[in-house]
Amino acid sequence: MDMELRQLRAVLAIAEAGTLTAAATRLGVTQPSVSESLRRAERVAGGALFQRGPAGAVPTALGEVVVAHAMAVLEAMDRFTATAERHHPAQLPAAVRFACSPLAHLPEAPISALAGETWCVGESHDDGLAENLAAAFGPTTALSTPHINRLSLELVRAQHEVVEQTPAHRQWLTRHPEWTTTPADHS
Amino acid sequence: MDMELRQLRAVLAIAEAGTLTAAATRLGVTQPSVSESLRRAERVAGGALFQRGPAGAVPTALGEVVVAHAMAVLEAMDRFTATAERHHPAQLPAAVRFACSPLAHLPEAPISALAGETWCVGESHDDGLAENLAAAFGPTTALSTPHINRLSLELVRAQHEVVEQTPAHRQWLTRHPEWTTTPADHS
DNA sequence: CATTCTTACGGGATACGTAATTATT
DNA sequence: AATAATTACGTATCCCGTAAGAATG
Repeated sequence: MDMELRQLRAVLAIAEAGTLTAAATRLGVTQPSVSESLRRAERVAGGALFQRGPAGAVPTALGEVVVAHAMAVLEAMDRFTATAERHHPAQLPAAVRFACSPLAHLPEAPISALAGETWCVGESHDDGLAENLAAAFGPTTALSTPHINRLSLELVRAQHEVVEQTPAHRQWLTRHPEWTTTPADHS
Repeated sequence: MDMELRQLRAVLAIAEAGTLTAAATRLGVTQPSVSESLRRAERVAGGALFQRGPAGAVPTALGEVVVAHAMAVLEAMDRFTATAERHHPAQLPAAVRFACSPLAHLPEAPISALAGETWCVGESHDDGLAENLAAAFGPTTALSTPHINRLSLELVRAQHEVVEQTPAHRQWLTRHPEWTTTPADHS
């Protein structure tokens, strides 16, 4: 038996979310499901990946190794998915792969410049200038950047998985053909 | 639904083996199982990956894309597995990760030099010099090199999967703690 | 008629949700 | 009490083997 992608995604989500419950929300599944995925991952790895407790889940040394490589594997999968999708443009709505805050201040230029292969996370300031904070190959890495939680408004690719993976503290405003999220306490 | 590792492995094996039957032997499963894996992969990819017929399976344009990225993803998985195994050295038998032809001519130096992270495929000539033909991160890439079929004798890592994946035209001579294979017509 | 692929069917494992239980603060 | 994780259980899906059928040359 070897490690499956679902288990790698679970381990990565737990490491980034800090608790199994938060990871479950991020993955769009229930918490016992994440618990089972983690248990299988630990059986494959041959040891504990997280120290669990009421305070949350802290990765072990072996867990850190798994997390680092899980990121590499899932990035390769993101590259794969992004490339494969180019062969079916008709099935996907045209959308801008950009995240900004706030949306109203987003200049025109960065959108066209960033629309393409790369998933970008950026931020536009009140002076009108946009700053590219991170580049990613797909939702795995794009949603993993530390900056993502600081954004108050997002404009993301029209992918079903992304919608399902919305963090709990964000909510959807519109659904089609582009979605936007905002913190729950956003005015 | 998204692509699973098992499907990527099936697509890669089919592309390299040329037929579903040969890929099944390589993967250590039955041919209908490979057929089903390919069908699921095609459903995920959204189109045919191979043109199938009594002559074999020829990859389509979309198939070539999938094959290329499957290799990248599986290499990342190989790197992951190789690193994770270093945390459990006691569970694995000590063995040399090297393939050579013929084994009797293998000098001492290359073995120690090659024993480590990398899976190497090499060949030693009658003059006693060993040539490193390819380097790989794990069994996926090591067994995928074109040179592997030219070798008459192999000394591989003591991993169960490798034993199960032995091509049909090779056979095992010994099993523990190191295995060797030879062409069926080898004297 | 031989090789290749597909379809059909049954057993076993996995994934997921709901619900109940345990443990720590 | 409240939060976090595990355990228990039922259902749907997937994986794989065996067996039989269809197609090409």
